[in-house]
Amino acid sequence: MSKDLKQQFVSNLFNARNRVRFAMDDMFKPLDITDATWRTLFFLRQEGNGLQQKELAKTMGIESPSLVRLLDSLAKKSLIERRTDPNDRRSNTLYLTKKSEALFEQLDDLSKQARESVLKDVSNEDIKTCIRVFEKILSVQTNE
Amino acid sequence: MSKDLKQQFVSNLFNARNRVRFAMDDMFKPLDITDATWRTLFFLRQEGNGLQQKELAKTMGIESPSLVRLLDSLAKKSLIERRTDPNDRRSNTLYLTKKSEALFEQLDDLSKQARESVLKDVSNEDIKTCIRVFEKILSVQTNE
DNA sequence: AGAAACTAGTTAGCATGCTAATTAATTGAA
DNA sequence: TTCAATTAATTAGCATGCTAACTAGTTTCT
Repeated sequence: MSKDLKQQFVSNLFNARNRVRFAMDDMFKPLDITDATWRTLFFLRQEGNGLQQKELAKTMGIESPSLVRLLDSLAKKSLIERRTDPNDRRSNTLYLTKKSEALFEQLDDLSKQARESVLKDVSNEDIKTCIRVFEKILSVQTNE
Repeated sequence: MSKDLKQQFVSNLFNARNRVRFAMDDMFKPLDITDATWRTLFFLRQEGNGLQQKELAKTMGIESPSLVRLLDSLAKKSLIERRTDPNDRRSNTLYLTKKSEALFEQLDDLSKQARESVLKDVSNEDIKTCIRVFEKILSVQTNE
């Protein structure tokens, strides 16, 4: 019945996410970068240089304080740069560095490998269905 | 193309899981229980009293040390009991308590509400497809 | 039987998520 | 204009994931 299906969905969603995270983290180990910091770089590149921290956090689906530490650790490795926004001195704008741009060649390859390995038996049709479901979940308004 | 689809799948998987976790956590706030400890109770009930910690961790898809702290916090609230297995004094067997059994009435209801709210626009057909995909991801052998 | 290898659970310490509270800058209202 | 409210980023402190290392009990090998 419907209740059991949804229960199973949630259980498996958690476990599958853990498995994918593990696959990523494992793949990135040689590069000394965690999946969360990689994800930060990835989203920053996608959204483009000059992004505000607040915007990046929102896109990544995490809260600002969670992002602060990820950026601290990336900045310490010179993989990103925070520049004070001259138009609003409260906010930082974020930039990739030469170093991170160079790193992307390896990161893109490794992350693709991780995705392929984990999704190797799944049809594009089914992946599309999942994406559609995920988007529906994400579109449910939160009480804020 | 296929690469972008899989990228999007992974991004959305992470975000959707966060959203569902948030919905659960939010729903459970009045009961002073986190989603992770609730999940522990849920899996213990599903697998049955007398389970070993090692088995429970495996079912939940987490490592033993992660489980230890969840059990510590549940034990402190008298929601589970650890009993030394008389057949193997290294291992603990786990039991729900009267208190946790009583709590389940509320937990079941709240977790159902959270699931329903998050999945309200998704068809059973699509949920089944997702479950199938998750299971495929989970069945990929890890290098251990 | 006794030493070595293995196993279950734990502890220690790190990474990353959160909320609440703080700081500094900006905006808005009297 | 000046004081109050808002906003971006941060810090502090908790929860929960991990790996590595430890303890205690069991199994295995000679």
